Amino acid sequence: MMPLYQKVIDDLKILIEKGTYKKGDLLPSENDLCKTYNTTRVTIRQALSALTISGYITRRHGKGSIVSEPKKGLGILSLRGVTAGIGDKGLTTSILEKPIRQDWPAGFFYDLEEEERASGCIFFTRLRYLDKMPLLYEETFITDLSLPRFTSRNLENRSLFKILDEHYQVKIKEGEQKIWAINGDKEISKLLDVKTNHPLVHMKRRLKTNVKNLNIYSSLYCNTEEYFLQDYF
Amino acid sequence: MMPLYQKVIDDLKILIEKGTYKKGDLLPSENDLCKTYNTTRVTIRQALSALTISGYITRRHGKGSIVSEPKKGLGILSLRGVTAGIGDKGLTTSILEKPIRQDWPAGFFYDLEEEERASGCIFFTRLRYLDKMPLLYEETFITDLSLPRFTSRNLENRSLFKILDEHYQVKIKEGEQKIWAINGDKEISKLLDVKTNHPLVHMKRRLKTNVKNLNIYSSLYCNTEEYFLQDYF
DNA sequence: AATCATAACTTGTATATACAAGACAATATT
DNA sequence: AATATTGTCTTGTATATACAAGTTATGATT
Repeated sequence: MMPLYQKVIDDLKILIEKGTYKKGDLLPSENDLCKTYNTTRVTIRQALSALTISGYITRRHGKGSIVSEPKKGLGILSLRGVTAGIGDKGLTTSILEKPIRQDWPAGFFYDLEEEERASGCIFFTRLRYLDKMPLLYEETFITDLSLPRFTSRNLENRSLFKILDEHYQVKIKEGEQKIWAINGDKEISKLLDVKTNHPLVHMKRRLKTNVKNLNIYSSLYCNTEEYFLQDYF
Repeated sequence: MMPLYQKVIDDLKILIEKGTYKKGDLLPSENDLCKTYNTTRVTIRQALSALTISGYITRRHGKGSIVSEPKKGLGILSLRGVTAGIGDKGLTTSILEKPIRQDWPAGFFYDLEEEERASGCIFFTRLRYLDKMPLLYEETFITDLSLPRFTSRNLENRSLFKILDEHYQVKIKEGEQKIWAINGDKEISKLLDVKTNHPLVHMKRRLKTNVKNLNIYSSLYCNTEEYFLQDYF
């Protein structure tokens, strides 16, 4: 059974995401939400502070909870258009190498826990386009742990994080990312359709989830000539 | 009068920072902290979740609050050495252009609120070195608001965020950052002592503080050949 | 000696309540 | 008309309590 505060979070997130509450709007007051969910302020406030942390709302003493610009991801850098409001509209994803179960590569770019290493990993690569222009190449490694039928799922044009949440109740909790500017080598440059020595953002990340030892690692390359990477925190 | 939960946060932060509680240690249990501060779990938990958010601890159901690797900044990308544990030891900062009060530049890279624009800004540029090697050039703009004597302060080798906190009680609350990979132009390349067309990470950030309309903007360029930028979230 | 059950600890979720303090509109005063 | 006051709404801080559920060490059972 889902905790009540989690249900409040989920409900309000949906209402914000589908636009029932728009940017700048006030959410119902804490006392109103108490009545709606037949609970007390401590529980409602727990939900509201989670929404504050993840950037859905800001709170003003004496005034209320104000819906802010929807911010996705937890501070994970994500691709954004230079033109504001481009959203995810033109963003498409193609799988280059379909998910397969395999051992972790020798000399993997992050240190692995013993249990994690023993589980092996699921590996796949994706190329993301905006308006038919390849912008981001991503190699992903997920610990092969309690993800039945994952390798046969269709990841094409679908959010990896959403699939993990909806089908496996796996949620991203925290993470770290390292960033470099590099000149693309021949292979990467070809994939992203840029000249060799074109500057690219290179990132390596580890994302931890609510499931013990289930981490998501990725190494990615991004062409930021016309678009950029952005995050909120 | 400071709220009690804030005192608990401050106390625990200090104990973690000065090493009384080291990485991997367990903090005193919630009930122990209740006795220490003569309060209840709701208040203690409010403090502990703040410490969780800012990355000082992680929490394990049934086990306790575990001190984690000290993480600076809120998810703001910061410079890290390739060799783990390099910390801030070799990091020095020199001021290229001392802080001066001025109007906001025309066509500033972020949209400004009316009140903010009216206040003008404090502008300065810094160059940060690691082991005598210039790595990061930063142009900073701070809203010129309730910061008396700021322009005469010595920023050399001192954390801007610490000065703002200690002398003006200004704390970073949230922010956003945009990231590009670029080839450095002549001027920047000279400052960072790299060849023209050397790839650099370029970032533009806006950091919001607990003071209304007091924001910190910066535009920075970083040579990631030997080091990289990293953040936790 | 290895396994199982239990007890005592921990954090997680929740109810019920109280007063402080900021925001704001309606009302009273000047 | 402009200003001050008050009342009511909001969120912020706090106490007191209860039970659920994860973790671990201790002791009983096999």
